Amino acid sequence: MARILITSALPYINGVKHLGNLVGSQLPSDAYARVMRQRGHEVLLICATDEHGTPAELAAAKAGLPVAEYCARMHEVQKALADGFALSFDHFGRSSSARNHALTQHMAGRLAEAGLIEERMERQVYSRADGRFLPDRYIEGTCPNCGYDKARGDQCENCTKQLDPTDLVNPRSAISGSTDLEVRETKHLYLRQSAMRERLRAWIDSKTDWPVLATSIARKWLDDGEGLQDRGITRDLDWGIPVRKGTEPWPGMEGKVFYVWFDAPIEYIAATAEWADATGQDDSAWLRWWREDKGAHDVRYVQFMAKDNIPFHTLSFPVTLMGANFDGAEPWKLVDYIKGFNWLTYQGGKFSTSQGRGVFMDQALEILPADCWRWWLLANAPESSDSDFTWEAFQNGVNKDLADVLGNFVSRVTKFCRSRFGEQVPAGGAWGEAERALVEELRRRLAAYEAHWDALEIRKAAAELRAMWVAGNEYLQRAEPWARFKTDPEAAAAAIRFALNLTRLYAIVSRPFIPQTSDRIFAALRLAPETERDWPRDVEAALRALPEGHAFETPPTLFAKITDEQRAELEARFAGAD
RNA sequence: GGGCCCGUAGCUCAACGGUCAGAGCAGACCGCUCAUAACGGUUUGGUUGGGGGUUCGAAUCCCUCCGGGCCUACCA
Repeated sequence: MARILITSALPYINGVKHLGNLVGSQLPSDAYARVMRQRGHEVLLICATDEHGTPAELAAAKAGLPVAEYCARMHEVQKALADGFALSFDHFGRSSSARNHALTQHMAGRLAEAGLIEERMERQVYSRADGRFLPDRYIEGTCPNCGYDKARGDQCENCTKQLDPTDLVNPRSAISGSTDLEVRETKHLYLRQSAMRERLRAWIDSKTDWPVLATSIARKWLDDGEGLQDRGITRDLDWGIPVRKGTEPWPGMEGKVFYVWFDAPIEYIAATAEWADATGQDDSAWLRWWREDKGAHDVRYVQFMAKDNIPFHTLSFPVTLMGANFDGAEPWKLVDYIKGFNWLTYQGGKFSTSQGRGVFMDQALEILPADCWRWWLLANAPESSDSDFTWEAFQNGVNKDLADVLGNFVSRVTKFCRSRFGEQVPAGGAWGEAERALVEELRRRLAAYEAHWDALEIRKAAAELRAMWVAGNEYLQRAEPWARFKTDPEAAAAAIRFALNLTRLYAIVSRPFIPQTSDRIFAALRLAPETERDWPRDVEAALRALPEGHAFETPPTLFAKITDEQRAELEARFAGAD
């Protein structure tokens, strides 16, 4: 038994996430956690909402709510959606929690002690009308290069030229449109990542099993231009974690908060502490996951994230943790494996929150049960490159894999049994060649399925699972219980008993992908998921698990098919504003 | 501009120096009738984006061209 710590990238607080966000971290982290739990490992799956930063403040203002209230509400919304998708987080925390305040301040204090924090005076644009400093991209103006009048302060979207806000002609606030801007001096803390460059490089070089996506992005940042740059870790905002040096004030930094990207990864740890608090455990419960000197030496830590998050998880966060252990007193657990995802696109283009293009988590659950989405998204996860969601592909995948292959298998077996033997596992007969052959095949496939999960090859795992479902249909065709029933009812009974056991096996091995359907199959078989879901160590024994005479209930249709009319309707409804 | 990734059957992808380049979907044909007209079998289909090179041998390595995507660090 291993101990596996799993974190999903934190969804940002400013709205409901779309399917691309879901498949990029939360959903695969859940499926992986489920597999590993079922296989008997000790797993802790942590996620949280990422609540700080300018966009949260602006979204709150737009909603007409105080930002704390807005975040509290949106947290509940996102939590409910996570539950709706059956995401099995051990804890879904909040980066604004008291635990994260304390821990983030603690880390900053340690980094200061380590000499890894530098104070720098810098000049930033302040908007008097908005009463706030503006991040570069919240300043708009005319591009000095191409004349585009909606160029942003960081880059012109029209000519792609990189800009400095002061380059813009007629700059204005992107928030209010106000031109009452001025450049003010302000002091900020910088994390001296550059000082850790070679240590980071050695660490990255040691990760030979990571996806190229992760290592190549990290190396690019290490070597780009003059090498890894120091990073500002504070901001002039109201909403956030106040800058403190541990528990002490930080002279000269009054009224400032830590940068959201500094405190967000620390929330992985703080959320684990929140979990301990919520479950009535003391500090040792979370420290044994995160501190190598307090029990985490044998933990394997796996992070899930989309590719845009990779620099922060391969560079900034490790610098924080390594730096906080400058004197060897706080050996924090570093990530062992990063599972990075590309983007999911929508009908060939980008998902767009602003244009309402694509499907969002709340809408998805209104349309179809979570398992349909879970299956399709995971089976088509953007692992090696971006992948595209189309309604046609979705309809095809759900109908073929779930309705026809798996759903119909359960249906044909239970209904045949009901009509010929009644709703209990039939007795009599014995296994023959067909049964033994399938046991062999499933042994092989189950081993491959496990190996794909170990390697975090999710699409391959899905394909292998599907092949196990197909094997059940092949078996029935070969065993022909409907024909045998007329000549040798005992043989038909043995075949159907075997097939009912297959159904149970499917409920177990399919559970990481389709947990709600797994529950429904267990319920139909009158079995408790809690006692049955353990991974089959012996396929043959697993296929003899249901005793003769065990009563079941023929389940209603597991998956309704998506009709062409439905698909057309959905396609039109989600086409977006453009 | 720089960097990274990718381009394999109609579609989605797998093979990552070595048996006739594989699988699912879609298509065609056959079979079955227990089942959500579902299932099973057989099968059509590729000069692996173009060109050049290395090698006994390349989808796989190198160069080049074409096409697509992503990143480029005070949005998160």
